[in-house]
Amino acid sequence: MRTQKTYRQGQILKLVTNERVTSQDELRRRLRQLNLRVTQATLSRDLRELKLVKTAEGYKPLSAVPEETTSLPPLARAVREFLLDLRPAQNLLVLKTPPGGAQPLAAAIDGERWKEVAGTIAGDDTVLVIAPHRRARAEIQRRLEDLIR
Amino acid sequence: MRTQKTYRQGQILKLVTNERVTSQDELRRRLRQLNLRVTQATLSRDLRELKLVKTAEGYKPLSAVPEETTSLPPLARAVREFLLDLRPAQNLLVLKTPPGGAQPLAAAIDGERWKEVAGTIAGDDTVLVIAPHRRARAEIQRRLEDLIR
DNA sequence: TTCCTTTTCGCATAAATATGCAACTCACTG
DNA sequence: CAGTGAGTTGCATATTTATGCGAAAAGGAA
Repeated sequence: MRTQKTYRQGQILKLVTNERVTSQDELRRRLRQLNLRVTQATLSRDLRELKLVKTAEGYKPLSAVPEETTSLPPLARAVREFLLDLRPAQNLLVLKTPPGGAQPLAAAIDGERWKEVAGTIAGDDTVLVIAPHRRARAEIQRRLEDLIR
Repeated sequence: MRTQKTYRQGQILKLVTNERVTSQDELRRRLRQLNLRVTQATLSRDLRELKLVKTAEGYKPLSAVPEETTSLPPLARAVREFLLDLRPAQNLLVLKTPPGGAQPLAAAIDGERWKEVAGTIAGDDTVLVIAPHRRARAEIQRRLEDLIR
C-alpha cells in the first residue's frame, strides 16, 4: 500500500491544523482513533518531512520562515542584531552593542522619532539614550525589551 | 542583575540567527564561550519565551507563522485540507476526501488548468481525475504528492 | 513470476527537552 | 529592618523526540 504514508501524513496535517497536539504520543493516540496505527518513531519522521515544528501551542507548520530578519522593521532588526545589554539609569538608558554596533543602533532609534527620546549619543559599542524623565525612560526601555522577543 | 536574562536572550537570538544550532546543549556551550553560564533547563525556558523552535536546520524564529493556510495558493490549501488518499489506476487518479470535500478539491484542480488533466468528476468524498495517458497521470500524481509536503 | 532495489516502519535505546521544586535575589511595604 | 511577593535559576528527573539497525513491504525489471 504505497498510499499509506501519504494518507497518514494528510491526516496528520489535518489534525494538527485543527486541534492542539502537543506531543507525538498524543498525535499517535489521535491517529489510532482514525484506525491508523504507527509508532512514535514514525511520527517523528513524518513531522520532519511535513516541516511541522513543536511550539508551546502545539505543532505548527514552518513552511516559509527563512529570513524573518529581512522583513522586520529597521529598529527591530537593529535591536536583534546589536543590542546586547540594556541598563537604566534615572532618565538615561545605556545600551551595549558589539564593537561598531552603536552607530547603527542609535540611528535606528533616532529613526523611530519617539517623543520620549530627547536624543541619543553613540560611541563605538555604547549608546546613551536620553529621555526627559524617568517615566519616559521606562517607556522606551519597555519598548526595546519588547522588541527583543 | 535584572539585565542578565535580557542580555542572554539577546545573545541567543544573535547566535541562532547567525549559525546553525541544533540542540540546547550546543547552545549552552556556545554561550559559555561568551562567558554566559546557564543550564539547559534555563535555555529551554529562554527558547520558549523567544519563540524559537527546533527545526531540522537548527533553531528558528516562529514569530510570524500563524496561519500559513491563508497565504497558500488555492490548490495547495485544498490538498492540505481535503486530500486524504490518492491512488493511481492506469490513466486515472482516484482521490479520497472527507465527506463534502470532493467538490472543492476538484474545483481547485480544475483551476490549475494543467494540460495533463483531461477532466475531473467529483462525487461527495471522491474525485476522479482523468488524464490522457499513464505518463500524464504519473505527473499529476507527483505534483499532488509534492503539495502535501 | 523471481529477483533486486528502494522505501517504510517498528523496536530498542540514545539523545534531547521540559518541568516540579526549592533556593536565591530583588524591589517594596509596613 | 523583617516580611512578602514576584521573578529567575539550578538540580534532578520525567517526558518527549530522534535514530541505528534489521525486517517487511512495495515497486520495478526481466
